[in-house]
Amino acid sequence: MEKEEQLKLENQICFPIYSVSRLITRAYKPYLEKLGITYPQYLVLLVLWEENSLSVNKIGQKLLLNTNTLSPLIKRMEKNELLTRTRSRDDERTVLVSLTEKGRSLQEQASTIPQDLLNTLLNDDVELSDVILLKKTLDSWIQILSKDPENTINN
Amino acid sequence: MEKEEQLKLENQICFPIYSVSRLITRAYKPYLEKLGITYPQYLVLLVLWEENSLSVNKIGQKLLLNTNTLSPLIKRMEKNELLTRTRSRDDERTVLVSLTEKGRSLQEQASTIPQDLLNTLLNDDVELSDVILLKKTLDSWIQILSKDPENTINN
DNA sequence: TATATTTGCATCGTGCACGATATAATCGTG
DNA sequence: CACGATTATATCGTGCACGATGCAAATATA
Repeated sequence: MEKEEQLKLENQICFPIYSVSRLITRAYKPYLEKLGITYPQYLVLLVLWEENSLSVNKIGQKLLLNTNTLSPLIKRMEKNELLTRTRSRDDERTVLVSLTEKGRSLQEQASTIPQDLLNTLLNDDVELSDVILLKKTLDSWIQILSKDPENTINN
Repeated sequence: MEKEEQLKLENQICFPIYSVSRLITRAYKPYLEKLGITYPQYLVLLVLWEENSLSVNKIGQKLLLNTNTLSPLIKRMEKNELLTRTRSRDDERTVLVSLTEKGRSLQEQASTIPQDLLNTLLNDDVELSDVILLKKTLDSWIQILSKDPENTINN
């Protein structure tokens, strides 16, 4: 492909990823609004539903987000009584984030969202096997891109 | 799959898309910093390199972005002398966005970026055919998600 | 055991995204 | 032609992302 051809929007691979990411966040919105949360807040809940209590750092490692993004986000969630923040006794630097009863209770209400979204994304052109392959490619890219020394999350 | 299983982070399809989108923007950063632009600004330039002069509306249609995002973004680019904004004579509501010489000159410098990025993304696990398939899936999702009446860009 | 380094978190500034709203120009319809 | 609806753009407020920086606690090292 000519260099100039590669600069055409339709030939970009990164642009569709960027667009789909935004469109998916938008598709989640009506579901998450009922729970009073945003998409990044939903991701934090996904992690906490699995572990119940984690440091800010650990959450960041799992979501590939730095504390400068997570700190304010988690404080907003604390204000909405979805979780609590407590300094660890073992290590006073560490803030332990724990689910409140309210935060835990959202799991039940959220349980059907992934399948609903998946159903939206499956159609005549895209079947489940395509999605599985796509996830495999993306997971590989996460490995590559999050390991790049230029692009490492500092944790 | 159990409902609860579907709420595990590792089983999410949307999370890797969200993460890869951010990681790719980050991977672009060192290249784009040399040109003094951000990734969304790069996208606007991609469109203008193809057409040279377009309304804010048309740019938004191509990038799936609304004017509430584009207006300030384009103004920042105007301030950096990458483009000019002029009211259309035919329709005073329309703002025509046109490349400056400086904006046009960046095309040459940017011409190798897509290939550089692609090379980063290809490895033993991911070959070009996977990328082509991935793009096909994403393009189909863009169709679905941007047509959803709940999620339509208002243009 | 002092002191240098690292680690965990927070704050600040900038730039997106985007819903809600505003405003002016244009269009459609009676 | 009047006037209500639509269209193009802009503004505002909120919430991410993220680089840069700060600070205190913990750790490593001389």
